[in-house]
Amino acid sequence: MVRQTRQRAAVADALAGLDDFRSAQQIHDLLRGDGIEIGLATVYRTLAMLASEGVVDSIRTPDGEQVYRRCAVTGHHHHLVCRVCGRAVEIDGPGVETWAGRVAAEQGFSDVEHTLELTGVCAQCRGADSGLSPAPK
Amino acid sequence: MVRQTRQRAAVADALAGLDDFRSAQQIHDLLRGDGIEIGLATVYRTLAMLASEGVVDSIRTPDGEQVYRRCAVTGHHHHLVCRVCGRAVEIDGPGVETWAGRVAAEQGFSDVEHTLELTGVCAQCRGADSGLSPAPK
DNA sequence: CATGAACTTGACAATCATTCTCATCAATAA
DNA sequence: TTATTGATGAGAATGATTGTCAAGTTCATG
Ligand SMILES: [Zn+2]
Ligand SMILES: [Zn+2]
Ligand SMILES: [Zn+2]
Ligand SMILES: [Zn+2]
Repeated sequence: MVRQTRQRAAVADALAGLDDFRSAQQIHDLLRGDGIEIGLATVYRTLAMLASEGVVDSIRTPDGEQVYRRCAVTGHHHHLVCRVCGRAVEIDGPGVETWAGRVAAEQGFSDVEHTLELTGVCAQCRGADSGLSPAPK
Repeated sequence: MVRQTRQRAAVADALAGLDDFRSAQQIHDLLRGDGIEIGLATVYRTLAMLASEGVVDSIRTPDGEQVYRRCAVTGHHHHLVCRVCGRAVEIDGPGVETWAGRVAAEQGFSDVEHTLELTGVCAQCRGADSGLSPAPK
């Protein structure tokens, strides 16, 4: 059975207060910074569990790091992430879903899955495109 | 200036004979197996260079490994990869490109980029979905 | 063809994210 | 309360990728 622990609650809480993707290590630092004692391995384990339950989304940054986010939307969807500040917007692409299925079928593939992520520069960051601090980290 | 070396030619040749994605270490093993002397670091460097030149495509496997493939198509495109045998098919999704641009604009994002990969099970692998050896590695 | 500046190479060390180990702790059913 | 068993965490281990730097090559030039 799955037990309720102080650590798991802490990770969930941390995710609840964020609106962009964070790595396991960042979450760990956040919690430690708040004086919460938790091991790095536990953060990794908890995030992996939440992700497999579908409670949080996880994607890989271009440099291969896994990052997690608790999304407003549940179920399958994609993201549009600001390359500057990290802000993320939920996207659902019905068009993409059907396109993927069709293309796969045409090639004789079945059980198709897909990954799709968009990146760009958000309005706020575009305006202040100097070295200024964009949006809160 | 960029110099022509035995090692770089070897990596290019290896890629030319493959139709699925391979990691730097796999390429290295292949070459060594053929009696070609080359350092692992050189393989990494060469692949990274080829990728940045756009000569080869590289994507990340679900477990975070970078894999490379020399594609028939040049320019921006996506892939449909068989989860069983690794065979890859080039896909170009004009629909997806415009969709991505529109969605980003609606959210006030600019300079949009995207990553998109499809995975599935190819016709051959579906037929023989036992523990049999699917297509040649 | 001979030369040398600059680019390449490769053995090995160093990073770095993530996972594993396993003794200890703690949630919870009874 | 107490036994059972999942959960935790410090530190080791893993594994891909990158950095180091002395020694080897390439090739424009004379
Ligand atoms: Zn932004
Ligand atoms: Zn989708
Ligand atoms: Zn391709
Ligand atoms: Zn296949």
